[in-house]
Amino acid sequence: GENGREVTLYYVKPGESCPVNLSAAMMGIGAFADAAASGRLAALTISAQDFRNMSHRNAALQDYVFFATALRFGEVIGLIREITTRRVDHRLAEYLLRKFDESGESPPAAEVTQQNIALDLGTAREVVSRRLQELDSIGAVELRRGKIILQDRRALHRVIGQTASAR
Amino acid sequence: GENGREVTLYYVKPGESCPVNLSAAMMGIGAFADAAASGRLAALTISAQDFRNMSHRNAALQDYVFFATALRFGEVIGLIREITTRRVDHRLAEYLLRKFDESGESPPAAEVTQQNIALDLGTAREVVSRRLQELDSIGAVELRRGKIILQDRRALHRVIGQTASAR
DNA sequence: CCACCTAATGTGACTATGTCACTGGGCTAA
DNA sequence: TTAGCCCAGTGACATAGTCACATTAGGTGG
Repeated sequence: GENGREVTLYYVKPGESCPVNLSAAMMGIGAFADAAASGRLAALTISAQDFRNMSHRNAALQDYVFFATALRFGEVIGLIREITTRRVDHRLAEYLLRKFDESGESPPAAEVTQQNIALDLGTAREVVSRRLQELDSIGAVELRRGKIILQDRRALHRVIGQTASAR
Repeated sequence: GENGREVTLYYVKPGESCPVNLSAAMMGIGAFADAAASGRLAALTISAQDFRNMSHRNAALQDYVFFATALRFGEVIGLIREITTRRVDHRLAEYLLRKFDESGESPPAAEVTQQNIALDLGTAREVVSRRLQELDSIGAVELRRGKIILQDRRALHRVIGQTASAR
């Protein structure tokens, strides 16, 4: 968005593809979203026309491209559901649990800035800051600069499970 | 969403297809979203396997399906941008202008309930009610039951053009 | 014609989110 | 060691969403 807001549509892991960019390239138009590499990247380029010819001759490739696109489409629809129907603190707690599971550290930690969390969740940094402080205050996590340390996994699950606000 | 919230992903007009449902059918899984007909519908059914076979043999069909999917994907990504970065009153004004343009009446009117507008915009009915009253109070529209009458197109454009709030 | 029903709309009060304009801390490169 | 960054915290406010209702306007059956 021109105003600086940003939402992470999905992460492309090794071996996966990015249908948004692939399809835009094949249609010869600009992509509907931006992509960025978060690490080193080995790239192989192939012309859109060549790729399209290949897939016209190769049913397996064709299916792969189509299904990959469809699955990502589904993910993005799920993202809309998340953003429009769930509270930020719930999604944040879930997000952190996912990050902690990826971390090999002990205690489990997530190497993320609040800005990045905000982008991934499609919210504002300030909101992340406040919600994290809340999670800190209930002893679920401990905040460091660019890093969050897990203190109590069950507390995070409890947050997610909240029916509604404590009115 | 289980909690009743709902967002309209896109409208399928005559001659168009619904990639979300098509791709889900071809993958043999449930769709990521629900579809509903808003009028009479003539249906032709074809098995997913047959369709896939057809597209393996027909490059044009194949391209059509893929591009249709990619374009809708792009639309939905645009929708996320709308929802997360623009104000409801701006989007509402734009939505109404679109509806008025479709209407053949004079003065231009939109045959919509506030509930339906809310679903299309991905917001809550109460919010639509309040924003509409605002548009009414500035003389942009006149509210009727299940119907909205255009009073001042330029006023709507002015709303859309607002840089930010009047702080 | 009228009482009655129901979908559509209006509202107050409150919670949640987003925005803006700052502050201050910690790192790093010069 | 100091200037210039990211990064994080915060107060004040604007916008959006939720909940629990009240209030219609139209249609329907008698």
